[in-house]
Order: sequence, then C-alpha cells, then structure tokens
Amino acid sequence: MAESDTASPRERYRAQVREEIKKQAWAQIAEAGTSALSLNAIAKQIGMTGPALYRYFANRDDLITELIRDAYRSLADVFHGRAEAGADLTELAQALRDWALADPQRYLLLYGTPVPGYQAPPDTTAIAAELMAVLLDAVGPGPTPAPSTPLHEHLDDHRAWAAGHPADPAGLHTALVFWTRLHGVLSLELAGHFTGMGFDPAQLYAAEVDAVTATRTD
Amino acid sequence: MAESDTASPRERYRAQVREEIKKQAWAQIAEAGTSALSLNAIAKQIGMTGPALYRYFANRDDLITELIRDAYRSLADVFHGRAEAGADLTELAQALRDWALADPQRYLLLYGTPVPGYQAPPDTTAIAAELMAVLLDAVGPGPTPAPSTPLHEHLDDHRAWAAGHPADPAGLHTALVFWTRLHGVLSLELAGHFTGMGFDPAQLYAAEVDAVTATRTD
DNA sequence: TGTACATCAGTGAACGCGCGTTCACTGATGTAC
DNA sequence: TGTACATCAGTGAACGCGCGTTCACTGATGTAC
Repeated sequence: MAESDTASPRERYRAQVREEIKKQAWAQIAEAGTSALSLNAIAKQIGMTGPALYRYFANRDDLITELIRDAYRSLADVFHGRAEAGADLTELAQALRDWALADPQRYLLLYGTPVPGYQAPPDTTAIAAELMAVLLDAVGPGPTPAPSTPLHEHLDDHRAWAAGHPADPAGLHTALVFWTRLHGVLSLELAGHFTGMGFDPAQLYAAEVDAVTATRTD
Repeated sequence: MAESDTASPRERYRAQVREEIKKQAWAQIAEAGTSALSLNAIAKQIGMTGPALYRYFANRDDLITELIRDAYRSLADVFHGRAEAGADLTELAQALRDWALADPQRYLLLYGTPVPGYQAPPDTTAIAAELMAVLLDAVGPGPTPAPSTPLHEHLDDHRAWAAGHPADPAGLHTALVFWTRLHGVLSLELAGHFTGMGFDPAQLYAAEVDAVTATRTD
C-alpha cells in the first residue's frame, strides 16, 4: 500500500474504519437488498453508535454512492486485467459472470432496478464508459466488408457513447448485444427466475456468448 | 361485468374499494418503487385511515402479492389475445415492449430485482408458465432437421418448465432467448442505463427481435 | 310497512419499532514550544 | 523531556417522522320476522 508511507496513523485508522463500514454495508445489502441498508444497523454491527458514522460519510446517500463507485471500479479492474492479458469476448463474458455470481447484490446494485430517487454521480458513468471502451477493444476490427443494416447506420449516427473509439458500426452493435444479452441471462438468473425450471443457466449463458461472438464473425 | 348480477351492493362496494386501493398502490409504486409502498400513505390518499385497509387486505405482503398477480394476469391476457389473433414472435415482442413501457414499474415488479424477503405465491409461477406456453406455441415447429447443439440436448433433458409442450429442443432455446434477450434490452432501458448514450433503444430491440426469430429460421 | 337484530366498514387511539440526522459533550490522540 | 493546546473520534440524548399492525368502538347498511 503506497499510501501507508505518507499517511499519518490517524489517516490510516480513518481509512480502516471506512473500509469496515463499507464491508458491513455490503453484508447488509447481500442480506436484504439496498433499500434495507441502515446506518444505525451498520454502526451497531461494528460496535459503534449511529452518529459516529457521520465522521466518515456525510449521509446515507453518500455511502451508497461510494459503494456503487467501488462496485464499478471493481468490475472495471477485472475487465482491464483480463483485457491486458489478451482476453477475447468469451473470456470477458466468463469474467463478467464470475464477478456477478461472486456477489449478486453488487451486480444488481449496478444493473438492477435503480434505487428510487437516487441519482448516480457523474464519475460512475465515466467508469461505465471505461468498461465500454474495454469491450470495444475486445470486439476488435471486424471482417470486411461488414454487411450494413439499418441499426448499424443508426448506431454510426449516435456513437457518442463510444467516446471516440474507432470501432466500426457492426462492432458497436456487438458490444451492445454483449451487454444486453448477457445481462438478460444474468439478471434473470440472479433474480431467481430460472429456479425451478430445471436447466442450467450457465449453459444458456455460454450459448449466448457464442451467439454474441457469432455476430462478429458472420 | 357478469359479477354485478349476482353480487350484493356490499360486495360490489368492497370490490370497488379494493380496486381503488390497488390503483393507489400502483401510483405509489410508479413514483418511488415497491419498497416505498406504504399502507398508511395509500389510505391517506383515498381518504381513509390506515387500519381501514385491513378490511381489504390481510397485510402489506398480501397487497403486494395481489399486485404481482394482477401484473402477471395482465401480461398473460395481452399474450393470449395476440396469440389468438395469430401473432408471430415479432408481434408478441412488440406487445411485450408496449406493455412494459406503458408501466415500467409494473414490468420491474415482475422481472426486476426481487423484493428482499418476499416469496412469490405458487399461482404466479403458474401464470408465468402460461406465458411460456403461449411463447412456445408462437415459436411453432422448426425447420427440419434442426442442427443439434449441446444446449439443445441439455434443454431436451430438462424440459419440465415447458409443461408438456411438444416443442423441439431448438424451439425451447428460441423461447428462452426471446425472454432473456428482450428482457436484457428492456430492463436496461427501463433502468435508465441507455439514457445519455444517444441511440434509440427501440431500434436495438427490433434488431434483437430479428435475431431471435433468426434462431428459428436459420 | 315497520321494528329488532346482525353484519360490517371505518375511526381513533395506542403499541413498539427503527429510521436519518443534529448537537453539545467527553476523552483520547497528536502537535508545538 | 515535559507541558499547553488543538484536533477530532465517538457518545448519549434528543428531534421528528413514518411504518405495520391491534383493538375497542361507533354508526351506517342490510336481513328477518
């Protein structure tokens, strides 16, 4: 930890307590969802009184914002790490699934039903854009000539979200369906909508991954 | 209304108040999500006191259950109606999208992040199975011979959820991806994850619908 | 048609609870001379 | 090395609020003779 060299003991202690608060917050979210997250309950859990938390977070929304930021950061780090190791779309998809299953509520905090009345801070959308960039890199250049569709033209006209990435329109499409199709399977699985149906969601997921990569090699 | 012939005035009044309670409940859900649904607030909104609602619903969970049931019923009715009119997968997909956009929170109540600690009653899963049956009917018989994949074999081995429907394995797959892919686009759209990206979700949805039907005509 | 009784919708008070948040304070830790 | 002062983490009491739910009750509506 590079900070511990320059940080004073007090600063290190502060950082430690902040981490403990967040850890307990995640535990609570995992148990009963984000809407049930309570500052008083967290404080009790770590042996403090409620008001003490206000030394570390301005208020409840501030804490949630930090959790969302951490979650995005965590996923972005995983993606970066895999991408630097030369991962293709299939490996990124596997990493996404592993990350989601490791902590379902963390995934749902980012991509599930939004917390009512909560507005995400601008820097989280910046990290989301970062994720998109990794995805577009992994999509890579497509076979030429890519047959153009109405959607491809539409995406080519509205590519602001690609943040200057030079992907061809078909690549933009592939990145989007990577996101939507895998989210489709994952979110229904995490919400428990497949329980009792009997089949293995992992196999459906794998087939969707194949279908996504196929949009690129057709 | 066939009931109004046999129902006593008191019974009709009861049904009327029940409807009003549910209507206000939906209004509240639309405004702040299901977790913010409050019996006292509903009562105040319709000019009653809180305890009065207990004449109509045993408790808060009971009311939510009824709302979920109504939502499933509504979607199932739409599907049945379109199917009887001979709708194909594309038209069912359009109906699904229209239904979801007409009341996003209603869609999210069924397919969004589950209410923590809430257990859906068995009869809602029965309606969900009904929806699947309509979908499998619309998928129809496929081109022969359908090339078999590992997933197809897996689905053929775990087809309990198809409730005896004679669909071929490829058809089971198509029905599943109809569900997961369209949910993928819809849920991200409803959660606001496309806002600010600039492109039109409807066009991405349409392309996904085409891709789903293509899994059947390949 | 009129009276006696039963049904039942809705009220108001109350219970116990937990929430986020503020505020004045104590006491330990760190800093400056 | 020792003393004086500043910083600041955490407490405990309090505020106002809304929640789900129960209970004994009033008063209107329906039923039976």
